[in-house]
Amino acid sequence: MSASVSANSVRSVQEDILNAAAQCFMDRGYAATSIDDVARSLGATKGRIYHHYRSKADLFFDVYRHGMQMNFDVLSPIAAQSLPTPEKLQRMTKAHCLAMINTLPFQRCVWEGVELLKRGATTPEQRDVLLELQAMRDNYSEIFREVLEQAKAEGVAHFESSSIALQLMFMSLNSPLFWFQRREGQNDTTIDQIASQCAIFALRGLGLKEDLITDV
Amino acid sequence: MSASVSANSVRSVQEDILNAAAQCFMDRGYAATSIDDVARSLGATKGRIYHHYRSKADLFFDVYRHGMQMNFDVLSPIAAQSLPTPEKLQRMTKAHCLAMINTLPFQRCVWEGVELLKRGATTPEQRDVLLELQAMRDNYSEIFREVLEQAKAEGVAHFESSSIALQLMFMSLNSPLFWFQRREGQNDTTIDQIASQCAIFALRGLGLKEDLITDV
DNA sequence: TTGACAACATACCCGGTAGTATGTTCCTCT
DNA sequence: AGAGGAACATACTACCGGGTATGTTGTCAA
Repeated sequence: MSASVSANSVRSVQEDILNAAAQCFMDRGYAATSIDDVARSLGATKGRIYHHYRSKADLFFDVYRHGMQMNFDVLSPIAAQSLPTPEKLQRMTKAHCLAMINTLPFQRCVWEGVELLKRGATTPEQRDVLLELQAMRDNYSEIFREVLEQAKAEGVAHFESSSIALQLMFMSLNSPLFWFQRREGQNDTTIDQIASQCAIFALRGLGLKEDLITDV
Repeated sequence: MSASVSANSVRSVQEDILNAAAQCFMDRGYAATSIDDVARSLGATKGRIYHHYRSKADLFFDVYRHGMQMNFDVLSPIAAQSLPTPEKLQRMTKAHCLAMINTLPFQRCVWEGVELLKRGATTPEQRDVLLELQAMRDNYSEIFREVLEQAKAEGVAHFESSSIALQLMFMSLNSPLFWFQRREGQNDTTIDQIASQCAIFALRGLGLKEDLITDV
């Protein structure tokens, strides 16, 4: 039992740090967040964090990885289903958008991680990790791209460039990252409706006919 | 003549600093950009910048203001025209998207300025300036909101929440800020086509009928 | 019991950066 | 011509934040 308790507490501590870090990185951005900030929000000191992570970048990257993993956990089951393309696309967009809202701090870190790689102000070591994470994100994006192109091939979606369409779709679905904020009396239904509006906007934008957009 | 030359060179110097600053802030983000970075990209030193701006925040805010001013300069003439709502909306969306691409570094600073205010990690003095700039941006947004609601009233657009629709529209039109990059052999026509795809996506997302979307 | 180690806290170092104080050059105005 | 100021560059200070080195406490295993 003691081993189990130990393992549990270890996992719990790690997740506490991850959650606090995600929140801090979201609140102030990567560069403006200090390890002391994260530690303070945990009621702890630097020592706690540097005992579990080798550097600030390492911590940030783990938040990134965690965020992407949660996305895969949500999307993979849906992508594996055998469904008509329009309905599959609907479910995927809605689920992705919901995931953005439900794990918002982590997804903001994913976003900033992508920006960090583009800026390129990293050590070669860090860059390797970021490239690996980027590949993880590309794989995720690829799931959508395949369905998108199938929809286009079936004539249910209409767009010129697949790449741009994909970007626009993700921007719409990710948009709550930048304007959503929890309010009083906001239950799951409210959030569900917000995600629906984003998904509908994206599906319309992709050229899906109105009668194909149902029960989103 | 000498006075005129002096005035010109002053204006030119100010704009040189603004351009360099916008580029640096875009490349590394506000927090990670040092005044030395901006100065170095000008082939100068700190002294040059602190002679014209009182602080790093002041410089950043001026880039923000400059970016918004350029947006107004582009949009105001179109908004003043008397046109059928769908066509007005088309021209506005397209023009806004083009402005995003053409003044990209400045618009990225506007974006980060908005984030900076939301984070709230500023001195009261800085916060006042940011609030004023935010008001400027809200006014700009209001121009779109009015046309959007008119389009809804006329039955040519369909969405639930105006606020969310507005956010989604802007996210689509602003999206090139995050994925556009200049390439070889990319002329104005190419950029125009990119802006068109974004505008069409947004207009479709807003529920405009396909036959109302023409020549974007 | 004790030794070893995990899980931290504390104290410290050092590089980078915002901001300032001062020096220098040229230009303009009288 | 020379006084004054604009437009910088240079040199410096103070502080903050990442990272490390070391101290402390509890726990478990032999």
